Amino acid sequence: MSKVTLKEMAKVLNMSVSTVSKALNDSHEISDATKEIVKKFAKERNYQPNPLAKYLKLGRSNSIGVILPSIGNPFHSQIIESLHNYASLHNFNLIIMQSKDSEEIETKAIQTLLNQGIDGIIISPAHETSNIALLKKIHESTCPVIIFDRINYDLDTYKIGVNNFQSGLDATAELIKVGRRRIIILCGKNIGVTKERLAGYEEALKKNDIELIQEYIVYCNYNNSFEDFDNDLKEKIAVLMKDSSIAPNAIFGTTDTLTTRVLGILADLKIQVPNELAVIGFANTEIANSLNPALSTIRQPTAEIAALSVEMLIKLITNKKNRSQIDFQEFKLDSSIQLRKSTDVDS
Amino acid sequence: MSKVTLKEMAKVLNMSVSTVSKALNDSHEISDATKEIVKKFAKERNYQPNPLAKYLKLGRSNSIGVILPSIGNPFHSQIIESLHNYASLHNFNLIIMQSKDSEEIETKAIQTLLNQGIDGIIISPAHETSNIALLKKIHESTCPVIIFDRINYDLDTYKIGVNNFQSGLDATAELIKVGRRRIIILCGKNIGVTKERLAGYEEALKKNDIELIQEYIVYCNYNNSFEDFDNDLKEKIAVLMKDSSIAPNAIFGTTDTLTTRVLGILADLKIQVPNELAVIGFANTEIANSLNPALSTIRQPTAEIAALSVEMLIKLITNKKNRSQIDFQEFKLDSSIQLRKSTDVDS
DNA sequence: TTGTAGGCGTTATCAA
DNA sequence: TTGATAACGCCTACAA
Repeated sequence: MSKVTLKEMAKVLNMSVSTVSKALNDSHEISDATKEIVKKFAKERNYQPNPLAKYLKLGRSNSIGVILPSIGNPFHSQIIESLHNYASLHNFNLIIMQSKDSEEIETKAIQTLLNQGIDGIIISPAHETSNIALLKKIHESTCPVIIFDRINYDLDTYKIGVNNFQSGLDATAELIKVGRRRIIILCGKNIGVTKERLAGYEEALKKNDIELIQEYIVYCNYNNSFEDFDNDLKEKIAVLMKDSSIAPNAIFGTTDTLTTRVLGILADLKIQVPNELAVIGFANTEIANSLNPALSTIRQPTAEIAALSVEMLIKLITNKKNRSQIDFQEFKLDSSIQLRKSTDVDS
Repeated sequence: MSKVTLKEMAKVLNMSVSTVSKALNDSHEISDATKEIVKKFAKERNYQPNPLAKYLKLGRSNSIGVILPSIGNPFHSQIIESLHNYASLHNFNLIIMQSKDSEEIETKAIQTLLNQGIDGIIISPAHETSNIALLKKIHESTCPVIIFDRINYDLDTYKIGVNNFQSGLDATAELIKVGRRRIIILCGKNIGVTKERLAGYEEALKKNDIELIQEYIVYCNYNNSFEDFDNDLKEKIAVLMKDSSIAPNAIFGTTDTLTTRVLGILADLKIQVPNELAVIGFANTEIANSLNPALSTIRQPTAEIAALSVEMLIKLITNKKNRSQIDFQEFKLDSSIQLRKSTDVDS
């Protein structure tokens, strides 16, 4: 906390508080001579304006609340860093919260943010309908809310994510291209975006005259514990692999979590990647490259998503126009496919 | 930002502001009847006290500044999550900054935090001497500072990390135990903790009558770009591997960054892990398990480090005693070794 | 039990 | 060009 205040400086300098304040803020009302004296003195005393007082006066906290499923997930760190960078650029700071894919925890996170007096919220919702009424209310009356990443969410605001249908199609098409036609797709329960990715998957199959096999669509429950999640997934894969009539030869993981987890599981099951099972997944991190075999991924434009999210939110924060009048857009950015060893099949 | 204020509610309820305030704060001076009316009304209007005003009044912001080398590094996400959890527990919120291993960026980060009016700082310094004068000044006059993770840093305050000497010794001893005696150690330039880990490495060699080979001590410069860093490291390893008289058969990475990066490089060089080179590294994340081969690691007790850091800092924040009087301790927690495939050598 | 008044550190308005 | 004064929303003696 800063110690020296305007008042104290004013006293020592024999000026009024307002003069000192204006001098420091480079007001045109103040003479250059005075400005110089004040600024020099302020530097000497290492004056730091009290941001709380400032923001109280200005009616804003200059902080943005961010809610995403998990902070600890290594794959989220890049989006956090990007959001952080863009927020800093605009002199906003970030208060990050996590929902752990649970609506209740998400509710609390939202409450905490409101209690902190944030100026706006950027959220990747726990699931398609989580806290929708609450967020609607907040967006209408309290502060703007923006949806990112998990953009299948029924709130009338800016939404920033990728074209999930196309991404799913691309990933599947790539697997087909390297000769794999029996493709498992891993989906998250209640995660809207995986639905669209699944639709892309189905479209790719259709285009290539591949029959859709229901058993290949594997749903995973994010609310399970690590252990349950892994065991559940492991068993599902093991069962499929055992039945040679339908044994798959590729896996498409529709989220980063799903994809990394499945890699560990395949290693445990002693299944060779990519020879037995080619793998492609969603991931935003350089770590995909350090995996062995390096993981082929659908890469989301993290920086652009973060930049747009912050930009649109700040636009809404600074915009005094009634938010119900705004024509909100949905930004579906292009993802790119990054081929590495995990799909590098001997042809 | 919250909308309805005490004043407004007082007006509607025909009470004074202070009555309303006291009622909401459960003051004994207020009758139960009044309290009920006020609370009900506050809930109805969804009253949220303005935290800025509150904190201004109380002279504290209830927020903690955290500075670490990189937010985007997947390996830091767990420590961030842990810090976040413990801070939330105490009703503090976190403002996270990164230094990118650069003293200049660190300086800016510190300034930003001070401008935000944080109540204290938890920092893993960019390097052994970075911003030491500045932090000393802050710690003495402005707000308490605590060092974590990179605890080789000359500031008289609480420091929380692991026993790096022992950790280095353990990791090296494990490699020796599985029969590897020609062990490369990867160190960070100017990173104090890697020095101690190196000392542990040397001790382990000595105990096992293994000669120290200077070429095996490889320093990496964190300030390099990703690409330079990788190319540099790649070349150093390639050179060592080529000369069969000194070709190593194991690698010990003394930081998480170094370790993951080297995995990608080894894959590129088509060096088999663990058969040609066994690998052990520092890492705090479950992702080590998803690597193939799964990575053996020295695991730091992230949660404890975070808990202690937050606890000690809050102790200093709430403690009005002069900080120069305090007998600061250094907490060197035990790390644990987690063996996985990357050291599972055929014996 | 309730209300009045002052102040936390700023900024902004208006007067000098 | 400067200074006095009133906010911002909250808390808290102290007075009623």
